[in-house]
Amino acid sequence: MRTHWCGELRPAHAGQRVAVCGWVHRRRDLGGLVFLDLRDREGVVQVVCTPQQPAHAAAQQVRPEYVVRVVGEVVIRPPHTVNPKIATGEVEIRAETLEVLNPSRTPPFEVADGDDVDESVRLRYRYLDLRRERMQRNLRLRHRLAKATRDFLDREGFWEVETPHLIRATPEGARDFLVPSRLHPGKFYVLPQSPQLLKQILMVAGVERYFQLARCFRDEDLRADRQPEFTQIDVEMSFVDRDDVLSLVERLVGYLMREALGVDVPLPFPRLSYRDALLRYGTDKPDLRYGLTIDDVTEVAKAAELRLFREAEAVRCLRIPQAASASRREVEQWVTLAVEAGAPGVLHLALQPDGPKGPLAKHLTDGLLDSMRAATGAREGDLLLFVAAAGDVASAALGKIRQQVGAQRGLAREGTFAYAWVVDFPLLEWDDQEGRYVAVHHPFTAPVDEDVDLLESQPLRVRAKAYDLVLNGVEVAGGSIRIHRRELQERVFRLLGIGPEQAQERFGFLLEAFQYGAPPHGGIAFGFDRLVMVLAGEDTIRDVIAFPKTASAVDLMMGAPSEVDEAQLREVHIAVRKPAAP
RNA sequence: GGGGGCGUGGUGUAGCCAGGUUAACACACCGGCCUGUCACGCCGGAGAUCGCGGGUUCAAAUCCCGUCGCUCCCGCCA
Repeated sequence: MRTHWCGELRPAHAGQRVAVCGWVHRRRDLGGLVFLDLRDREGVVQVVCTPQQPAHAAAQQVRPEYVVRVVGEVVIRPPHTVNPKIATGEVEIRAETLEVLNPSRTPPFEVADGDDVDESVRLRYRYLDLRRERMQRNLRLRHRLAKATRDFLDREGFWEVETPHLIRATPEGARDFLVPSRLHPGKFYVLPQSPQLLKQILMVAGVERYFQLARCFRDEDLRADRQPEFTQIDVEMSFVDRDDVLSLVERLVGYLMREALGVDVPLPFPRLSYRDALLRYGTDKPDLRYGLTIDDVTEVAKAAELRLFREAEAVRCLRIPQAASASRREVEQWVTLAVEAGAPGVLHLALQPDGPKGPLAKHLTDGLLDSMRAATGAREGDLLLFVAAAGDVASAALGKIRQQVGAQRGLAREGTFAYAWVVDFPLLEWDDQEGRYVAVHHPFTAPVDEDVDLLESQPLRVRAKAYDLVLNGVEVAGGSIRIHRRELQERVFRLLGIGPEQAQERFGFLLEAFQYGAPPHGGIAFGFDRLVMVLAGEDTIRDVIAFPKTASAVDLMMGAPSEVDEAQLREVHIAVRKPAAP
């Protein structure tokens, strides 16, 4: 039907008689002469229809998004008519015949231009939205990243193994999507939140190196970076320690960046401890495209003539270079951010040429000022923001400001990619709601060897062999080395308040498997959609998913979820109980 | 579950704060003219019960209440 893609034609094709197919991108009817821009997946090419050819009459009937087939000769454009804006701009097709393969209704929005259209309209007509250049670019990038992932991991000896979508509910974690069983009245499968337990069993099964582009399902509220179903690059390896996994992932990411984007990222990635990340950036997923670090000035601040400082649990300081002259409004807006993040308040100190200014100025002796400068590296012209509070709260609040300043000042430049590892997460945290310790990562994460002795005495100080990969402030991957010995697993379960019977009931199949020779193992899972999102320069994963759901988890094109026939419900033994009308 | 933003011809917006013209503009659409355009141009035309429901008022796109949809955030997401 076609001999060439529209978008591939170049001067080298001149003189060839070609057949191209695609959608009418735009039509310019000059009366005697009709120009069509014809678009396919690979790009746009100009078609000229002159009155001497049959194509001319057909071209007058044609409208945007008509599907057509054009046969004609590729010719070099006269020099003054070259269009440098498109890749095919040096040539055009002199149409002989133009065949309408299918007409189109007038589309609800213009496919040809990239103007913003309300997202609900885009989603309702997703097939039109996906025709647009930006979405085609995103789909192509996503494909390339998936392909490169498979190529790389295959070469590294990984097997892609599929795991079931209909599995057993295992409590803890996100809310499950339920699937009723027709054959077993009253029983349910659930859709996997991730293949976590299955990939660990594959290690017991001697697969040694597993990966999967795995679809995961979580019935939780949505966000710009969260959909109810999403894709992970799921990886698990046997006979490895932490650095083996990190090194593999670094090489994988290096390969992806080169193959899909032509970008060389420096390896290895910087590593931050969880503690340092919280202290220096106020978050466990810092955007390292820019500096702007937070300093702990608790000791220095004790010398201030200010009870607030002397008695504070911690005093933390964010230095914003060359911001001493920031407007009052701007500073106030930063303060608001910090207060919303839990800071009791923010004190600022502007290092003006004629001396320090701000509410702190009068409480500072010269000596104190010098030690503040030393602690923060501050120079004249800088603005220092102080928060006195519990350390985590102070840093988190300043971290919000840091993020805002990074965005406002364009420090987070698009097209730059800063990867970093965050390591040494705590194994456990205290959950007030549940009144017990919960696993920060998951219950099978191994503690750091030298901390194992602290498990019972100081559980909150035990670090985990867990790691997150952060890209431009987005958590794109997370994983851990797993516990593979029964007695250690039992100690961790005990800390989590999971008794032997409970453990048996919830994870019995895994624990049983572990009794038959589980190798040391560990792995990682990428949030593939998030990775593609950041690399595509998009702000939401909806823009890198072909058919995403709205914030209320609705598919506007298909109209899902929907009611189903009574007969279908009966078959799966479901009686619907709707919430009472208000 | 809670908080914020948005909702006006097909699309994107203005008008709303301060109620009162025939609801304006751009693009798209329809018709006409046009042989080198490429966001073609020029001339003409059609197209909106201002998300929905209620209230206040002589009068509501505009004010008030409720509701629905989209969206961002908090909670939630081991």
